[in-house]
Amino acid sequence: MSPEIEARILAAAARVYAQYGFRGATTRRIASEAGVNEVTLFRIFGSKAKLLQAMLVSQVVSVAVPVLPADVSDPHAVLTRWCAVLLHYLRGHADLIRKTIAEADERPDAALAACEGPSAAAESLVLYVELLRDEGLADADLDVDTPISMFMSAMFGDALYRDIMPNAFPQPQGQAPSKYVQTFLRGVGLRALPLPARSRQTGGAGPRRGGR
Amino acid sequence: MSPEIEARILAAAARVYAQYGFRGATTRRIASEAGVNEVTLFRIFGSKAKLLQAMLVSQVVSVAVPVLPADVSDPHAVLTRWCAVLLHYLRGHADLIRKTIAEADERPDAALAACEGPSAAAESLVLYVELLRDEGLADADLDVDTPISMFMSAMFGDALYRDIMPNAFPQPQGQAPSKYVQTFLRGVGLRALPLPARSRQTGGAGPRRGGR
DNA sequence: GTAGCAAGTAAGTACCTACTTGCTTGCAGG
DNA sequence: CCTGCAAGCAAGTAGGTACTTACTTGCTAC
Repeated sequence: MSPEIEARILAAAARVYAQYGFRGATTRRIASEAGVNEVTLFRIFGSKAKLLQAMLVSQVVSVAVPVLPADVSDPHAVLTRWCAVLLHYLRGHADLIRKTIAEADERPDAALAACEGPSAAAESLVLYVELLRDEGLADADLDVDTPISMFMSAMFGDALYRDIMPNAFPQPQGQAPSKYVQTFLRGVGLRALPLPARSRQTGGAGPRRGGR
Repeated sequence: MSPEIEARILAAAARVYAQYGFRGATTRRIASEAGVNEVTLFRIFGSKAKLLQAMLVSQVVSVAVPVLPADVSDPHAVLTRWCAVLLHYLRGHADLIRKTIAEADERPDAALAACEGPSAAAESLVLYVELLRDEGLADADLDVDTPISMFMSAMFGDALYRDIMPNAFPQPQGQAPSKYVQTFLRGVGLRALPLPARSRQTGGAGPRRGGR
């Protein structure tokens, strides 16, 4: 019965920490949120710091980082799907990420752990864009770092700040991935496939017809 | 002699708050940082909450938002300068912004006040890009919102996360504004000036020679 | 049935928190 | 000189914090 109660405590700790941060996540609040006696926290985890650290790793391991394929057909659709998954993940952990990043100077290891998933996602994107470039679909002298850096910042910004600064994100949430990808692909200078093997001539990197 | 000591307290409160956040910014720490007796805080400001609110407005009014001109010559240079000023401001207040945004759900008015400057900057950028578009320098059917939203997110991301996630920002800090603007202008589809009145043919929106 | 163990309960420790009160010091203006 | 006032100082209040100790309950396995 221990693992069940342990999971309940970790879940409660995640909720309380996401709302109040490290200092505000008191053992009293976590125990009450978990419907558990406060002493139990200390018996299982030893201290508040160890409990919250365990909570963080339990949240991080539950990540499924989206990975981009190694072929270059229909980059807009592929990237839009990838972007939507990433945004969904970031939004689901927005409060936790906000608090952890704000307290990064006091708990740097926690911040590093929390950024692990997005870092892996960015690496996947780097590989994909380099593939596009090497296939001749983007500028040969392209600096891939800057557009990707900006794109990832856009992901973080949308996920973390949309609810706080709504006027800074006028695109509806559902359309955001497609629009971000569209702008991103213009930024890397996406061209149509050079070999007319299956050139459906979709109009290069221009706006797609769908998605109203 | 009161205003001098008041300013000293506000400055100390800003430093302590930026490092520890609202909960961690104890009156004891602020008083010690200001070299002032703790009772003085309460005599001048009444309560910790009022003191920190006064601190926030004192920080916000010290903002000089960069404004973009209403002419379209040399957009890359103009935007790079504007971007550098904005980034400099955001970096100078990075800790304060991080904490305030992380605690936005507990103190929403504070978060709104802190985002006031960047919002004004974004509005200025919207006007500028619409001007570019109306002058025929960018796509006529351009959706200005998405590139600007991404660009502002890139500013926030660089200013707030560069020191925490250094590998996500491989560009050196000095080159960042120019590179961000370059990618942004590609994203809005910048063209060279249509009338060859003073076409020094600098290569359109290409990279500038200066800036090490 | 009973031994063992996980969890609850109650109480307490030592310290920090915002904030108050009463008194003292030092300085500027009349 | 002395009056008023801003600030310091010392102490205290009421409550919160992490964490501990000692004891009780309830369930499970032998």
